[in-house]
Amino acid sequence: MRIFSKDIQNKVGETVTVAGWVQSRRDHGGLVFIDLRDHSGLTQLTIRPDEVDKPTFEMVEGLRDEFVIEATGQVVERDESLKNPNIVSGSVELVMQNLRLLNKAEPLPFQVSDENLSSEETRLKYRYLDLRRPHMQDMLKKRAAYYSFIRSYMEANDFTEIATPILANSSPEGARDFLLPSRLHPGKFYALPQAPQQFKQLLMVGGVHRYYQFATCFRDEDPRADRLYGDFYQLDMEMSFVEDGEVVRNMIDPLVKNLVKDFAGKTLLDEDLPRMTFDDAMNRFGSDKPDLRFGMELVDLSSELASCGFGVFSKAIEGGGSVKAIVVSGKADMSRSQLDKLTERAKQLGAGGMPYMTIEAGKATSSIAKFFSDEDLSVIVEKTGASDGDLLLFGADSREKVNKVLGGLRSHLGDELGLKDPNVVSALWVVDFPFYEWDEAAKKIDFGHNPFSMPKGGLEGLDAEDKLSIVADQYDLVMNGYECASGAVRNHDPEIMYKAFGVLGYDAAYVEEKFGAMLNAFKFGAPPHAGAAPGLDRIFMVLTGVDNVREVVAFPKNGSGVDLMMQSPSRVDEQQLKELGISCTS
RNA sequence: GGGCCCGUGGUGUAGUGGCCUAACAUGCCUCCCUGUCACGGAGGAGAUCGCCGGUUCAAAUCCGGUCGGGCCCGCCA
Repeated sequence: MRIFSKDIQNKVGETVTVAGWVQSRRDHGGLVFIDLRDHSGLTQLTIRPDEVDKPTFEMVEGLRDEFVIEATGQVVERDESLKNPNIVSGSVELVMQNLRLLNKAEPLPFQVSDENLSSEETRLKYRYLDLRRPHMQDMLKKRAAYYSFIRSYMEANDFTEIATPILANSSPEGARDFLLPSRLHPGKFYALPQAPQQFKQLLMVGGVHRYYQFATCFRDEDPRADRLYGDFYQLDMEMSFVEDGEVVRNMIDPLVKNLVKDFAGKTLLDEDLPRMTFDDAMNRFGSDKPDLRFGMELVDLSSELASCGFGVFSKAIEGGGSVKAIVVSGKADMSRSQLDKLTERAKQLGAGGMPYMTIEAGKATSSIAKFFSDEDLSVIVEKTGASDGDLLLFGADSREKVNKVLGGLRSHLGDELGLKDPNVVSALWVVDFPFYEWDEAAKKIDFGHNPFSMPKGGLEGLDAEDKLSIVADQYDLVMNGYECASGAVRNHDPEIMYKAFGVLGYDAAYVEEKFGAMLNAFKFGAPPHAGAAPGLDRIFMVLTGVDNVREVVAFPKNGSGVDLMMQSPSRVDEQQLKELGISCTS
């Protein structure tokens, strides 16, 4: 009878067969032990020369790591002193009688072990070997359980799973598309969907009550540690007859709560998943995805230091900007080189420099202290709440830049100083995103996030004098500083759509050309609807506490968008290109 | 597109002008070993230090370029 390592302890006295890989062979000359690894764990095979025939024993002597074998023998309880609690079948061993060599293996490029990790490059090149590691096996199983957990929840709440096309249309907004040439229509292209956004809205028009899908999304943008290249997964969902984003948030909250607590066994920082406005998030944490597991909030000193003697500060405020500070608790002793590194980081984030002070005997001191009056210095200490031994970092520039710089430093320091408790998950909703934003590069206003959101206040809301003050009914779920979902109450009214684009100077013809299908559909009785798209890879990353998404995906591309194992992308046959009417210039 | 960091036997690291004829761990090969479980013991093979060029009496080490990898900025409806 063929059984698995995890079940073998119940088979004492029986003759069973196990199959798997040789994890290790311990040859004592006369007595040989083999750790056989299957999907469920290890089983120790014991081979005694007097219990097997000679050819079999010789075969055992020839076994090497990762050979694939099938062993038959009797399950024997181990002596108490020989039991090994570290393996799944540690109270027994299989006294081998027969051995079948199912396949040989060349020496591996690295050992299959959770202890000695190779470089990521090597691991990705031989991902199939990396996946043999217990940790990766666990990850794959956990991920399947996570999917099933979510599926049950969605079904229980009356969501219908519907697949949408992978061959879709290029969309003018958003990320760079992956294009696919059409053979039947030379010169035309499909695009892989960045998200099933339009399809799911059309499903609402199609009378679907609630839709969801584990959607593959494709974006041709440069990857990051928390962003996969190419394809990634979203729990794409949409609900009809919903005019208030709070309904969608309330729907997702229990799922997040259960995933964090029951599934991941972690603690939620705030069980109520607080709502924070975009403005609040930016002003207090310098980020639209704040990690609330630690403080270090940005303190605005603009009104206090408007007329201080330090030109860098006073000029920034004079020019309509801000001066803010963060308190790095107990870090007054930070070394010169550490400060230099922080300054480098600040500069990379767009700062001109990084003024700092330290607090000694209740007083703020530093090389720039001489530019401040005693009064200014004590106001700084008072307003920031800094105490002896603390380090103060300043930002002085436009409000946006100061937020970005100090927010970036705050997050970085949170990592460096170990302020992010790995067993706690900070989950919150950031709401009221700006509908329009100033595009500095193009010197014009543009949609803040996407043109499908409903502007708050609807048609009249768009009349606001200051277009940048209009907020969208759009919301992001933030978990441990990662943007983990984005959603919105959608604009289902053609009139508002035309007007929203009109503000940017686009005429009706443009809107019809770009979003014809949606506009048309909306003319035939579109219900109000709202939805969201939680990022499945990223949330799983937070739940399992890793800081690189590639660790939670079976076959990820590397940082250059290359699959090191399959060597994609690759060149194709001339014939294939010819058929598609394509020629390469490089 | 830009910034920073890394590249040394199969794997992971040390070595940052001469003591390097390149060290350590692990893996690999041979032999010994009947209770190990990251078994142990003895011996052995395996690296033109990513590549090209330069500086120097002397380069793994310094400089320039290039290729590959990582992190970040830009970008990411």
